[in-house]
Amino acid sequence: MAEYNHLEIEKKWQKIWTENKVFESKESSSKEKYYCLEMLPYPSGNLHMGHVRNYSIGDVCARFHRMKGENVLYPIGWDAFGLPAENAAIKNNVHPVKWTKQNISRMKEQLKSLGISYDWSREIATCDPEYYKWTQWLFIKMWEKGLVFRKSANVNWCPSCQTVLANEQVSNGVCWRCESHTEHRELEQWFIKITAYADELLEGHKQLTGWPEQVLSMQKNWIGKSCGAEICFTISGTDKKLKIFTTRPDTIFGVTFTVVAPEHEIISKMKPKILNYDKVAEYILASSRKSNIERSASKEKTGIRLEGINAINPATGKEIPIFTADYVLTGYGTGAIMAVPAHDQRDWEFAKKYNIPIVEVIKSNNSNITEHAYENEGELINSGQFNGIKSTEAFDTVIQWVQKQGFGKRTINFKLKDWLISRQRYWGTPIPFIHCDKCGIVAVPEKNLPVSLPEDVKFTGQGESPLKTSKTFVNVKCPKCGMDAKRETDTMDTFVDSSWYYARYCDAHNIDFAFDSSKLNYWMPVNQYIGGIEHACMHLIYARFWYKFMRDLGIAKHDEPFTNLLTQGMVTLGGSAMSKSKGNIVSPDEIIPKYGADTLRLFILFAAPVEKQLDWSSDGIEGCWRFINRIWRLFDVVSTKSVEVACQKNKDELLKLMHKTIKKVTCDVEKLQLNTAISSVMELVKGLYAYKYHSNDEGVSLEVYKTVILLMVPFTPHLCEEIWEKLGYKECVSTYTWPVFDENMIKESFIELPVQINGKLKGKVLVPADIQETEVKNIVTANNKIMVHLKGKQITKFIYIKNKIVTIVIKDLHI
RNA sequence: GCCGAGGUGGUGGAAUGGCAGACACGCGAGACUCAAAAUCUCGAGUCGCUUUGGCGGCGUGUGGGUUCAAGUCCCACCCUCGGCACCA
Repeated sequence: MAEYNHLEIEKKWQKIWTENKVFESKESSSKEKYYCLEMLPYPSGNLHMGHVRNYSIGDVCARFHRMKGENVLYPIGWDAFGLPAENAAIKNNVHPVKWTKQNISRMKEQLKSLGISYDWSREIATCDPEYYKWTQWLFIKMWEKGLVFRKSANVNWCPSCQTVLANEQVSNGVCWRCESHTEHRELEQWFIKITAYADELLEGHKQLTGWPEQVLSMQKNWIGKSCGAEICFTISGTDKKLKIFTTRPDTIFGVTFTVVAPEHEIISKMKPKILNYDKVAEYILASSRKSNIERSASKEKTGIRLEGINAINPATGKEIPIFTADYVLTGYGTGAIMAVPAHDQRDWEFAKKYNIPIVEVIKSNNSNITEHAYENEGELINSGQFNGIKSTEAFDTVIQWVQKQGFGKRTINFKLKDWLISRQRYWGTPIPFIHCDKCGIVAVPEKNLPVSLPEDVKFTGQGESPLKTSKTFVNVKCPKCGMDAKRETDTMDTFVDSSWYYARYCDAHNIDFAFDSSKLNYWMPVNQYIGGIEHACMHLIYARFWYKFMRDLGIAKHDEPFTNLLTQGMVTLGGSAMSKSKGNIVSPDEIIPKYGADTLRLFILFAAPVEKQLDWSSDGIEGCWRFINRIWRLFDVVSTKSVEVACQKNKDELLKLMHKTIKKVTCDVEKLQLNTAISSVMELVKGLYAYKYHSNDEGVSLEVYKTVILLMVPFTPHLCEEIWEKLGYKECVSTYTWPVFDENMIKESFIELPVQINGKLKGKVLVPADIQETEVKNIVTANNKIMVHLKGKQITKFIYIKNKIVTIVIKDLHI
């Protein structure tokens, strides 16, 4: 056979797959459905190795399940809205539509050259009006259900550009365009009340048995449910109250100060009484320039006392100081805390720094509160009528007392915040609402959807939202009263678009509705979802929330959208994630011309377990190239029997190895442990080379060879198709049946048992499988190599782990 | 700072508490060749000893612990990465 020409072969089969619509899926099938999905890509303009890894994993999964006889849905699309397109428009004066479409067609070409088995007929882009029409429709439904609201929120503001900046457009407190210092500013924003589903998002984890534990744990902490109490502290000499949230009401007698966030309203309300207001204002300005991460990440907690005002501890009646400090965040709880330095390490450090008294209220046995806080449980002391109660019980007792006294109540608090979805930008789904002076905020009627993005927009990076510059867009008639009105000019966060795209694939080109529910309910939930670990919290919570909303709307029937989740590890270069914005991209185009897509796919899956971080290096790609060529050359060996060499492996051994390999690869691929699946096929190929031609072969080598090809289809589909054709098959191997193994062929009749003496390996014995312990003992103690070590010693223990290992513990006889 | 991962030969990695280093890369040796490439075969954690058959010590980020047995379980620590709500 001619040399392996990947350029020709890969093109040939990509064409055949497309022309014969091999991977297009239909709902009507007697087979069981299987929905395999990768997180949809952002069209940055170039595929990088992170993409290649993601889609190689997904393709193995899709192809494997197809060969297992399932009706597989495996679609792809584009998360096409977003900031980079608009940045490109500002920098290079290219329209976001043009920029995005170019990127999509470029990346689509790259994807096709990888030979991923997508159903391209279902391709979508979230920036297409046919798609975002339904994003808008769903958003209006949320509004109608009371899940959308407006309130003012903090944004990054560049005073020189007079514009809102994304976090990414601010580095070190400086604007990306003009390098002036940015500020925080309050603006009216659109929110989705995701907190209404907080409990269900947490409870839903019980159904997610196919998700990695680490993701559930991250989400749990993100949702951050905590039970506690809201307690009111009166400001001394006034009737004003300071409401705090605490998870430790049992420590209330130990509260020696309170801390409010710099944004807390109490500061402006009490301004006339605050003696050092100038200094406080300075502190507030400084913290407004920091991001939330900067605020909480600094080791040294900073703060400033609001001099002139005090709060009263409602339990002790004592006056205590009020501080403002930026480690207290305005978005969590009530934006104010009661500080118990004796029993909270952060409060303890703060108290030490500012010389605040530390009052111990929970007795600790071995802990000294002059050294650090005691955060564990114990018996209450210095706590009036509660002395002697265990702190765990006191939690409830104190809340009941507080509630009776009328200065507080039991509450549940979530870290999860409502979802701020509005952006003052052009390249996003327009928020389909109209502002009417008379009627207020009015939803755009369904018949007028989509609200399309206008073309007459200037991209300067300065001033208000770009949509405001379009005359045709802004001015409308109110759908209710017909008077002149203004369109909403904010667009949506792109996480909204990607919260329901998996549902659109089920019926991708429906023009009458977002999707036909019967089709959705046929395909959903997604059997296997695959994407980067960096999406563990935000996207994966938003999408779960959105699906539950669609269920409650009656258009979907399951509770959770993704049954099994695989979070692949990042592909890094020099230690940090590959991304266009960081400029550390390695493109598949650097590899494919030389080695082909099959080699690249095989290599990236073989290089590391899929869920682990992989620092890119092309060292080792030669090995995969060689392996593919070894398989290619085997064709001559098994089909012509032209090579005759000494046989190092007998027929039975080879067949046993084949069945073992089928079992191993099947199990591994099911669990997506792809690197070890590949290495076991490598061993089978090695076995086949060691066997080669045998005079009594009876077609054994051909049978094993076909198995190798079938096992490799998900990894190197082009190669396998070509060989399969040469073997005389008319049908694509992509739709052939996955091989099965025979358990009887795998059974071992003899087992080599390692023998350890005092924990050290001293020898091995060959014994029949499933042999009894007494027999093992006879064999082992009669073994020459072992006997040497037992001479003059006493056996204190003899441990036999069936079919696994023998351990002998000995000591000297005379001691 | 908080939450979640990870750390094993020169390199990527393998190993339901049971033989550490499978499978590869790179390296070395041999075969083939006029020669090279390709290919095929073999070798190797490391240090020491060796009568050249082997034998022994040390080895999974660091320090402790549990166990007949620890890369794996427990405790403390160090380093790297991901996320932290307007990058996607």
